[in-house]
Amino acid sequence: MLTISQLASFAGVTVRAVRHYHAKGLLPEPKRDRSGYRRYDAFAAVELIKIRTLADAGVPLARVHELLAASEEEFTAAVADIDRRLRAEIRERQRHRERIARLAAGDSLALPPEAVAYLDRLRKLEFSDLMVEGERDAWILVAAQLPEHMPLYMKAKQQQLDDPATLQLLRDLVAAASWEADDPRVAAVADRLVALFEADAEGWEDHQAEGRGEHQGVMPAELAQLLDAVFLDLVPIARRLLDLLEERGWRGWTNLERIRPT
Amino acid sequence: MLTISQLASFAGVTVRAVRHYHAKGLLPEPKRDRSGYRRYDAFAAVELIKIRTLADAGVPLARVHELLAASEEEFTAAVADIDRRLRAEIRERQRHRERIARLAAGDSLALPPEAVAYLDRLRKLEFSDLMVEGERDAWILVAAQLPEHMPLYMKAKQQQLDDPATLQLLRDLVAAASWEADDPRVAAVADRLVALFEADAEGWEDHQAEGRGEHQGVMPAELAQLLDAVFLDLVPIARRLLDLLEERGWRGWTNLERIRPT
DNA sequence: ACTTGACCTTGACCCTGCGTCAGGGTTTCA
DNA sequence: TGAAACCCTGACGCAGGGTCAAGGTCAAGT
Repeated sequence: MLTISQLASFAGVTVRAVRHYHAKGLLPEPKRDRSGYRRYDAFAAVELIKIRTLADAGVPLARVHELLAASEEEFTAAVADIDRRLRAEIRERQRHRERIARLAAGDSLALPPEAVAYLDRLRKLEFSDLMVEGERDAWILVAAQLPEHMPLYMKAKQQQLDDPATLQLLRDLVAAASWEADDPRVAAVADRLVALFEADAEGWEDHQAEGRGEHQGVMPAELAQLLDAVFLDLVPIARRLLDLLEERGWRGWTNLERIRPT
Repeated sequence: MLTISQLASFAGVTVRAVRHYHAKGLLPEPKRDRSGYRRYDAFAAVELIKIRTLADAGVPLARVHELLAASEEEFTAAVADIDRRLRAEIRERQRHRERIARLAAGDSLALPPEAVAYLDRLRKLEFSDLMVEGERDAWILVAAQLPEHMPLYMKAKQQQLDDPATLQLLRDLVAAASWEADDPRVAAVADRLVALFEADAEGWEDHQAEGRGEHQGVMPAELAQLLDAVFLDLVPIARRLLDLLEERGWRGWTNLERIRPT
């Protein structure tokens, strides 16, 4: 007859764990000797090993309890389930390995050089510090989520700055960012924006079509939503501007989309 | 500026988790708006993603706290460490998959047919139910731990029964199992055992030598110790018998070994 | 016979990483 | 003018035990 510590060390668990399994009803309380010590037989050892085998595989103790009393079929079904979970966890850890590797590379923490170049150019063009900081915050978010898409985005932004009309509109937008929410000039800004969108529309749609297989230029909805929220919070006229754009057939901001062909 | 739920959903965590990170000092408390609501900027989102990336990789939050404030080298060293742990966990799950697969096969729960045959033969040879049950318990333990070695063990046990001298000694041992601890006849039994060991020694040692690469016939120390403990607990003369055997140059019982060449 | 050290007993609190109320106040949309 | 959907703090709950505390017991050596 075994004492609790002999039993425990045989199964490679602590004495505390064995008592825990008693308290949980997983392992039946064995008989006691005259001094009240628990005395175990070989079956207890076998049961304990079953418990540990299941628990080590990540099965919650409550589930282990059920399984020990389950029928053959239930048991094999459950085991198949556990095996699926283990495989999923293995894949999960493999993904985590990749994620922390990227984190360690440090690229996602700071901004990539293209973004730094873009922000520098904004400063040279004498945009306000406030605007540049807003842009920086936004691109930090994007870079943290989609580091691999940054070169593409930055190329697009640089092209915007290359075009004098777009650049002027951008300057006007920055000025408009400090207007009150109900400023009457917003409508005019909306009109100019729509005109620019319409002009760009063809080339833009071609671009969308090209990047079919993998969302080349388009941003995941979550991220776009977040950037929109930042825009809405920082710029008083943002809400009304988006509403006016929607009246004119365009929805969204970060992920702009046409909702009515004109 | 983001509300707590916007921030949380961006990073794919719950609002409660974000507050938890504040309470733990992982994420600095942001400023509040006039109604006391937390308002976050883009950096908070980046920090939160870093926290989740580490936490998802299984880093305890206390450790995450340190790492966020760590130097470049410390951080990369820690990441290497985490990566090692992840690889180890992947290997662990792979082992667990094998273990539960064996459990599901059911072979390790009951006794394999060889063992059943062996126990049946013991009963036919009119060994007492008590002795047969003791044997059964012991072999259940072995089968649970080393199912693949069972055929070998059972073959050895059957060979013992084939030899009339060994069989007779076994019968005498069973009778001796009910003696008092201080029975004077124990010494004679020890002598007979040693004589048998010496006779078998050559062939036995050859056998040991054969199974060099993988412990063919020899049992892991843990298991042997457990079986010895069962023997010592069940049989009053066991302690003294082992002492006498040791005087005569043999130590142990389940894993018998010569400690003095005669 | 006595001590020492290793075991055994129950009971109770501690830990992580949040989930989940409870019991409020605020903002937003219709 | 609600009702729904947010937000706040504070507190308790969960698994799966670890870790005292405050004893009782057993085996060994002296």
